[in-house]
Amino acid sequence: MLTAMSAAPAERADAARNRQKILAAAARLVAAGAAERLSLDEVARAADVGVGTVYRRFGDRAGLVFALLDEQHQLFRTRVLEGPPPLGPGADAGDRLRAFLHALVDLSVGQRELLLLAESSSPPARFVSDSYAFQHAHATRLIAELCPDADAAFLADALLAPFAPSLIDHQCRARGFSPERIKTGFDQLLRGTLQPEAAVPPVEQASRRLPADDGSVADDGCANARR
Amino acid sequence: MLTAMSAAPAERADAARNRQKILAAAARLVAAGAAERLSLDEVARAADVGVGTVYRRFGDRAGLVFALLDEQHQLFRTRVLEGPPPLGPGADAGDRLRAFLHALVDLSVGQRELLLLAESSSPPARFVSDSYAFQHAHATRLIAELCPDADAAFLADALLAPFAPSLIDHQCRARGFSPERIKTGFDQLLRGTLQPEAAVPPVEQASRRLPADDGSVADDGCANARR
DNA sequence: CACCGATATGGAGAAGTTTCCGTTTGTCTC
DNA sequence: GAGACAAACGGAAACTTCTCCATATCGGTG
Repeated sequence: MLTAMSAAPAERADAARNRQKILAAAARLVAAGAAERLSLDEVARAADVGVGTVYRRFGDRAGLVFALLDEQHQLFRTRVLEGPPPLGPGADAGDRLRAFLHALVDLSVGQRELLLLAESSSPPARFVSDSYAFQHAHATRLIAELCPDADAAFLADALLAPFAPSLIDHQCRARGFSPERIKTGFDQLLRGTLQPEAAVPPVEQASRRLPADDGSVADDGCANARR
Repeated sequence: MLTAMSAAPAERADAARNRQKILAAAARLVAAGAAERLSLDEVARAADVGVGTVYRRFGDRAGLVFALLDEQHQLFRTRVLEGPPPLGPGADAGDRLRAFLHALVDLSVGQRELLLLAESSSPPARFVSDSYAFQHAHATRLIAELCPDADAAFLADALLAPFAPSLIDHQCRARGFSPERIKTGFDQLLRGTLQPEAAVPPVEQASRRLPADDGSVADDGCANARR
């Protein structure tokens, strides 16, 4: 934040000022409901700078949106690294992993709008972002601690994959899943995967039966033609 | 294929002809390496039709790319529904699910180019596609059979989520995972999740230790600033 | 086979994204 | 403070995606 990283050439004063103006304008537009269909042209106009400046600062649409999401990620990162257990240090790896996924569900559902925007701007950007690198490293470490024999790096990807913004959105909208149902689902995924033999303490509302599956596609046998 | 669906007003001859011309031109361009950065304008020119025609036929970029993928999807569907076990009917649910995921790994890696294109055209399109509906229905059924108490619909989404084209691509490129490693990873995911108590027959090359993790990100404790 | 309504066509154009580059402005030195 | 230079600026231009609609075509019908 305040400590300029060593090799970084340091940002010029006017540049920093413009970065703030642009972020503020973008945040304003998003808050104003223009979330989807947020044009960089419009952002530039609202921030009263040229389009070129926006691109110089943020590279592309995805870059701007990620910058918008950054503050939340910093907070999350801090909660994970220094906050109270079970999300923060202190709890055992299993509890931490579970808390981590639950927190991620809340974050993903809460920031849905912006996350969808980021994803639509550039789907692969997620996987090369700082934020994903952090989540993957954290999950990998916890998984490795829980089961040293597993391919922790792969399992971390697999556990984070369901947080794809468009999947979360699809589950919330089309399938009608509640955040609680998603959390319970992750618990089921975790229970078996990461506890080779040990019996896991019953999940809080584990007795919950799956409600209306949304009564859709159950074909399989039907040979309907395309389109 | 040859049976015209009931309510469909039937496609006019010239329209059908143009559909083929467009698909052929698009396939040609993709094969020619212009996969990423495939412009519909260019496709229209190559197919010698107006842009408007491309849009009339396929709706948008995503529609065209999905149409290109459709043939492979039909073949896959047939293999699953009528092919030989363990992918096709006949094997027990656990074996079928495992074979299903393995086959999907091959499919996803094989069609990487086009799948990435489809995803970048419209990330949410995957989840409303026929192909995803089929995969989800099939996985849900198998999971429900294996563990009637689980939230099969959620677990199916969770198991399919790691097939996001950009994740597969990231794993292959940046992490250096081989398709075999991914398959083994899915086996680990399955083993615990879906077999509450039963011991699962050892996976073929289960003794394999995870090779070079690509030796990257292991920060976690580092508080590096953004960008 | 001439007619006609339903469809399809193609290209101009609206809207957005991204690149480029001549000009302006900080910032560091002397 | 004047000069030098890298960095930043802004907006025009090159491209894409997608929409619209006046015009051309198809394929039954009488």
